[in-house]
Amino acid sequence: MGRSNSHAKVELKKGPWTREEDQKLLAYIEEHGHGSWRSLPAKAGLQRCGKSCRLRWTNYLRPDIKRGKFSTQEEKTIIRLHALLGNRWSAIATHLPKRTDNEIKNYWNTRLKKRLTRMGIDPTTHKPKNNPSGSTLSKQAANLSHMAQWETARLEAEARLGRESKLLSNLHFLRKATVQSPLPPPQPTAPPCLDVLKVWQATSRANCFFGSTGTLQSPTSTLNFSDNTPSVPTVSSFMANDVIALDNSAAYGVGKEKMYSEVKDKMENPMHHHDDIIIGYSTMDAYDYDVTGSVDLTSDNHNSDVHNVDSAVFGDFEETKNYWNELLNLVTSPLESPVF
DNA sequence: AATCCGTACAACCGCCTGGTT
DNA sequence: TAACCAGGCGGTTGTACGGAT
Repeated sequence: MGRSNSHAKVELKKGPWTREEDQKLLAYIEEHGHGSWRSLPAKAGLQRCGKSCRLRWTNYLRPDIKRGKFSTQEEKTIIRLHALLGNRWSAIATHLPKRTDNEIKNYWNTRLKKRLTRMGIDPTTHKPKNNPSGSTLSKQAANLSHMAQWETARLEAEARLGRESKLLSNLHFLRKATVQSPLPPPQPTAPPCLDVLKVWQATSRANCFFGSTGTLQSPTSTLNFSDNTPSVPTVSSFMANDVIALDNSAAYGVGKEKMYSEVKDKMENPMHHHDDIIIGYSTMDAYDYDVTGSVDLTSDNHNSDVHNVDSAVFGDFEETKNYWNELLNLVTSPLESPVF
């Protein structure tokens, strides 16, 4: 009676995986590779959907997964990258070897986010909450925002350039394979151009960064050089990989001269600096160090927390520059997977 | 001992993207 | 060009667990 159940849907199992299921999945993938995830469950004898198998493998069973407590360095990396990339967990995960995006996401949502919130920092914007307008921290938070915008744009531009470069290479290869190509051969593949100024110029997002008045523009805001700022060369005089973001409000006295002299040196000897990034003081470490406990903010001689933060975080230009270089190296390392 | 509550994390769901037909 | 599919991604939920009451 009734129709045949030959086409009836097999009830797929949900919920936690059992040890037996794990073993079946592991054994199958070790022997055959995963192949098509959709067809895998039937072949492996699992009553799960392919998607569930894929998630179980990528987030739990894969042999190259590191589990357990996140190190301080990993925490710092997550916070820094989150400030730049937002909730792009897969992109963040490419810079944390052996950690999965799911694990990082969970760690952020259950720990780091709360820690930042407790400290009065908005985990979404990475800016201090309820800070009096016009305060030093507020200015520096704004500065961080500029940095983040630039860096995000840079990463996007890198990805775009990478894709275009690949397309060009493929096109050249195809042409060469069929007819004699009139196209010039592709340039030797250099690391993706980091000159966000040039890249941004080439996009529809912004027409220019440096106008004739020395105004520096980002997609959402404008930075102005102070009157006593050294004259700024045109974009074309920068070497690739150079991003120079000088902000009047960012140069808070200490190290200002040093910063400008370094910029000057950078202009005059661009070949010596092709991997550098020079920026103003950023706010990022203000909570970064505190969150990770690398700096005891209370041990300073200053009276207020704000001063402690200022001093501990923004007092040394070299440190700040190194921080950004470190971060740049992190996100641009050719040995790592691309962010996008 | 029972219950409540917060935390951590595995897993699911819905949407998006890129490739193929 | 549209439809379909596989895989990837991020948001959210479900559940186990431990500590507090």
